[in-house]
Amino acid sequence: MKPKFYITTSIFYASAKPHIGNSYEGVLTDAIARYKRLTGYDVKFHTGTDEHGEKVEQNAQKNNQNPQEYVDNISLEVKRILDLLNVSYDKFVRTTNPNHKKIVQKIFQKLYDNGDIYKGKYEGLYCTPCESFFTESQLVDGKCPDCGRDVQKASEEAYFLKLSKYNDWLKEYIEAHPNFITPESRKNEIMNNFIIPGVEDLCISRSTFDWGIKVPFDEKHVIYVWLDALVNYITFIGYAPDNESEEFKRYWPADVHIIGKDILRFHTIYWPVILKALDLPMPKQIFGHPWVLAEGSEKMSKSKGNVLYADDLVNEFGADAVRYYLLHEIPYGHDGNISYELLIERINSDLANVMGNLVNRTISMSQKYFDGLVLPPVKQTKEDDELINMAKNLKQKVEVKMNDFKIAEAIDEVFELYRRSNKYIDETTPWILAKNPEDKERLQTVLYNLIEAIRTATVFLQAFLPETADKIFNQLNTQNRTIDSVDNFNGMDEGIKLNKPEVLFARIDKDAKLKEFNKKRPKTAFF
RNA sequence: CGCGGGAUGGAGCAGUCCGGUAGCUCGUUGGGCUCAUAACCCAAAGGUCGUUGGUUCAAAUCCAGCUCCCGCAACCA
Repeated sequence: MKPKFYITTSIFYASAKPHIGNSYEGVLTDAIARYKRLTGYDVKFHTGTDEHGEKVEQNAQKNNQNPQEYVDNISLEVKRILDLLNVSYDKFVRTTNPNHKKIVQKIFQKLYDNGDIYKGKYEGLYCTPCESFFTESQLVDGKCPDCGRDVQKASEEAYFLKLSKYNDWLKEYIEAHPNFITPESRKNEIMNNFIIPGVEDLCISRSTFDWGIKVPFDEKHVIYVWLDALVNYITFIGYAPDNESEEFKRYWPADVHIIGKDILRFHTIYWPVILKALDLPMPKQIFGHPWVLAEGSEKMSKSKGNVLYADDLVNEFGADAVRYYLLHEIPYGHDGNISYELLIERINSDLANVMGNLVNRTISMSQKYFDGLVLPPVKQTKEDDELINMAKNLKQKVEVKMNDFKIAEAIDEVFELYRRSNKYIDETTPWILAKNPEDKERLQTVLYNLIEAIRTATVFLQAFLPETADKIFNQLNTQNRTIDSVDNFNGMDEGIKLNKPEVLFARIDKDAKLKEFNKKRPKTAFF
């Protein structure tokens, strides 16, 4: 039986259409999921939408919709965008799912019965017109940040999760499992800011709005969105406090939760405590990825007019171009930028010039010299060693990078082989070999090596650029696409006839394209 | 003295833990090649590694101070 690998994105908060930065998480997770499938795992990949909460309720109202209609739309939109990016999730979960709601209530009940949830009083600064509580630090000049009016001390009944009870346990757990939170800088942040100072009990109910799951025995209260959202990781694989399904037993604990660095706190403090209180094992790893920023390293925001959406980019450049950019250009440990200009530069240099052109010129030569027929490598020389060794070592190199979630570096390894192949063409000068009939055997060997090198790299490319990998394999006319086919540098079957070369990525005229965009897009305000 | 991250040739990044001629991709310039998507291959120019001081034979890398930028600062996700 294959080993299992359960991987999740955080679920998208359904308050607005996700921008490219939000979509990044889907692509990142997808690359890992596809890689794991490629390397023989039984992968379960979940994503979805988090659909309750005050902000959803408010935005629905602004749109003159009821909250359910509103989240139905957003949820479809999220799904559409992920599909457009070829994100290969196995299940798309929604927290308004009736079964999920039922289980959340049962979980709440169980935690209450066990004494991990208790009823207490929430005290804070309250703005009556806005019907909102604020913390000291949220206030602007001591006034309500929304309307600027005075706030009063107020308190209300609320339910609390006993985080404090588990603080020491959590601290020890994180220290004993150094890879639980990655990257390490994120772990330090959480430890120093929250866990070492000690966490206070968390208020996990709200009574100032309705759109949420009701506390089962106290209908005035709605369950805090995060308690609702986090448990999606177990409810949608068949967990219930009174009944753990076979699916749950097989797939839990999750192998990794891929989340944005901004919600680390929820996943590394609240979530472990909830699981501990439910007496369930911890997820193996939590990876807090960086953000995708707009031009000039600015946070994307509607008010700045610098928001990019994945669907627009995909329509313009194709899914794999966008995937390539996100996976390769966003650094592992800190935030990265995206802009039309940078995107076009990467498409031209890496996808069109290095990879696309390599495939094109290689297949063209094969067509020209051998009518596209793949012939055996009968005359190897020392000149071939470096290329062949690089191809044989690729599997190992990619694996090391992928296990550390260094996706960009894994892609680099793949492209190194494409680059080396281009150099190999110059070194072996097939067009000169072709002029001399005596060099025919050498020529067919050189072409075999090239085709097999391309095929080898493309096996791994499947994890990152699935559409492109398919196109290359189709042009090579091969079905040998598995991880095992790359071990001996002999995966291109002899006698196969290559198909006609087709351009994978056309070069883009950057200046013309940018002008076109500037015309289309309304000028951002002058400030 | 709240916490964390960042500051490296025109652009984007790696290197910093374990000090020892500053690396990669793009861009620029020159050359080569012509199988190919004016692509590919080779070479060169360009950085006193934010700043000040210290340790050392030697510092981007260690230590101390400073400046600027970003995120977080608990009940908004």
